[in-house]
Amino acid sequence: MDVVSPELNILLPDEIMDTEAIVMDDDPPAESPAASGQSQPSADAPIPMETDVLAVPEIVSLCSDAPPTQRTQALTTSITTDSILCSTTSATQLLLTPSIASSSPLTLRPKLSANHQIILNKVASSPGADTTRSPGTTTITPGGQKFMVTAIGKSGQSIVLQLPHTGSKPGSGQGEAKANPQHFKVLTIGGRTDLKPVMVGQAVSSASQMSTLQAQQLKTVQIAKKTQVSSAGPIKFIITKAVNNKGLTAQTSVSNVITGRVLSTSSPVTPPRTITLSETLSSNSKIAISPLKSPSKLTMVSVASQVPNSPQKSVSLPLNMAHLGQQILVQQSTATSPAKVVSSHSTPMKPVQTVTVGGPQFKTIFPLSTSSNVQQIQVPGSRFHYVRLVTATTGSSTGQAGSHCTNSSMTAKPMVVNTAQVRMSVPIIPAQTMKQVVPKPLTSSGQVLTTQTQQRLIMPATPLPQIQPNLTNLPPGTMLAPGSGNMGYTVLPAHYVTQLQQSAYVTLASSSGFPTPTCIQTQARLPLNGLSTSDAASRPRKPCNCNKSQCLKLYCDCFANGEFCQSCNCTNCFNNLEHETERAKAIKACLDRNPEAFKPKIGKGKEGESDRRHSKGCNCKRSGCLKNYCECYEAKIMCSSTCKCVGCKNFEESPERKTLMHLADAAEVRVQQQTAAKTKLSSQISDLFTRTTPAITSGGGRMPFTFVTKEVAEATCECLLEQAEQAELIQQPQATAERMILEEFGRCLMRIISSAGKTDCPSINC
DNA sequence: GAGTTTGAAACT
DNA sequence: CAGTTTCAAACTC
Repeated sequence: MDVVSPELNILLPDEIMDTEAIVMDDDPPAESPAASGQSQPSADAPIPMETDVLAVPEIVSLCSDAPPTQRTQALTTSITTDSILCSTTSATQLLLTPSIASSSPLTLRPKLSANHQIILNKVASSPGADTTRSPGTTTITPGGQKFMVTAIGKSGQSIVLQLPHTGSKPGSGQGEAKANPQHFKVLTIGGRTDLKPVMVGQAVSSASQMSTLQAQQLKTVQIAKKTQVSSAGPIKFIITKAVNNKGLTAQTSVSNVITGRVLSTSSPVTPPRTITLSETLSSNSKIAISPLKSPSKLTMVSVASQVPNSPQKSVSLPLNMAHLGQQILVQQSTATSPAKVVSSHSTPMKPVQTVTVGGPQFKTIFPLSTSSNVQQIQVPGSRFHYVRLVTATTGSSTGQAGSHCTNSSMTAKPMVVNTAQVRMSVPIIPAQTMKQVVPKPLTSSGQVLTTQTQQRLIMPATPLPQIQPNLTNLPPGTMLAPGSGNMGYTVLPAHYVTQLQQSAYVTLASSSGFPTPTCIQTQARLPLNGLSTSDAASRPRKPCNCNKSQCLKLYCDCFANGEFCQSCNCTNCFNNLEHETERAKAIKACLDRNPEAFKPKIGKGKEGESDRRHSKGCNCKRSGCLKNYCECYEAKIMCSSTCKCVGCKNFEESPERKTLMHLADAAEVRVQQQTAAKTKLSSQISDLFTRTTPAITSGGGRMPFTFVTKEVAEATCECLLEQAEQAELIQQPQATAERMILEEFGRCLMRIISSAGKTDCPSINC
């Protein structure tokens, strides 16, 4: 089954495809016999990759079982996240629950519930107590010699997690924990010779090139920017795990490694049942792969939806990896391409589509279907917000009621949708905070599972066969792999979600039987043009005023930022869903002109975030680069050597710049002060009107209403009436009576005033 | 708010 | 790639 054509993968945007963090090993790729018995050494062999080895408890690193020389070629990764989610459009989910105790031998027990939920559970059984496994059960035995986790490849071929009997081998991959003698190495043995090495980890190798593969022939997708993976290369899935070893038995499970959150979608109606992973798997998977630089990596594997007659089922194992919550997501969706299968070692392996995601950023391409659910995806480092469109199925809908948003932008929690329709877990992690947040390991109780309602939007996902966009810089809204069948990949900016939720699409989607989300995911936004996420989030999008560009040129900021025009002042706008075709064409045109068109201009410098710089540099002539005409200045960065500006004053020591900065700071302080004052005043006014009981103001005096209470007013009136009665009794003329009353009123006022400074309620005595 | 300036994007 | 034109934002008044 095809997921993403090699061309598409090559063209994936840097945000998705960035592999800079990947350390490439110059050593020629050597195939580990254990890794793939059918290995076919070639120039396209798996490329060595480095991944971060995290000193996190229960770290599972994937490394090749190959000899040291070969391991260097293997991608090793540390999996620290605690959630593994496999979701399929056909309500099939694969869940990996993190083991509670890493020390206990565990068995990965794939379970398939009635709603096709597959769960890999750690079984706290004694060593060797894997006899309870059902066929196809993936188990890490104490001996841990081999453990089939995921089968990638054609039938008869599988990916095997192989557990060494004893400690780690010297010279093992980087990801392998050195201190831990009992590293078990997991090897994926790709059945197909043309399979590309599957790397799961932070660093995704980019050396592989996939251009030679046809879209239909693609079995394994490795996302590497502008790299090709030879089709002949055997799949090598190497997992090195630092295990809390007790004894020689490999007592770690994949779940242990995962520190992310577990998405559980088990239907209450039908308890999950253990099944063989190789069992019915549908064909046609599409994979979105995004190797990412950042520690958090999101690997998403799209698996074809379950087809009744399809002999194959694909199962993807989403894994939160690395301390930043890497995830591998697998989504099963209907497709016609060859199925990709995750199967146990005991079962024949179907061609497997694998997605490797590694890197600092989340990149996700989601398959689309006619009806889709939409989820926002945070892509740290990218200014685009991606939206995941998930095929909504009519399967069990349990657990959708009472959906709520549990996502926190600061918790790096994967967004979990506990619905049969949606089976994807997307960690929404602020780019700036991901590194600081370590997902808490889940307990076996599945505490993490939350029923979160995803956004349900029906997005036009019509394929664009005539358009072959350069996906290197995938712009928002670009259709990826217009799929065979009704599938397509669309990467949408998160703005879509917000925008669409306010549109008729939302209404339609809401009426389609999906529960309406109670809230919108509040997630930190990605850095926009180098600005902090908070800044970008807090800043309302500026409406454009385009007139002639139809908002389909980069003149339009909305378009350039991958947003739909909304509440703009533009005329003849085509930057909307109604003109999706035109928009797609425009995107393609832009990419043709400049593959970097949709990439953030302000990128991260080599030395860190503080070294942001304009990718192209400005070309200012008259502004001195001290006005917002200058993109560098606008982005609050200094001009660099890449700039071609004339008379630039936007450099570190520039007195003009310093002056401007000081002025800007002073202005900002003033604004803040004014804002604070206004806020305080507003608060006081609001409090004044909302207060139900008298209260002492903070200004030192008492507000009138605080002491002119009802009782005081009544007492005053009684005094005045009494005075009037007295005047009447003594038969005073009316004028005198009125005077007496007024005098009494004056006395009452004096008493009230005198009582104002007292805390207790004033008393009025006539 | 209209007009001007500016520089990126688009075009040739 | 360079020069020119187009465009919309930034800026000024």
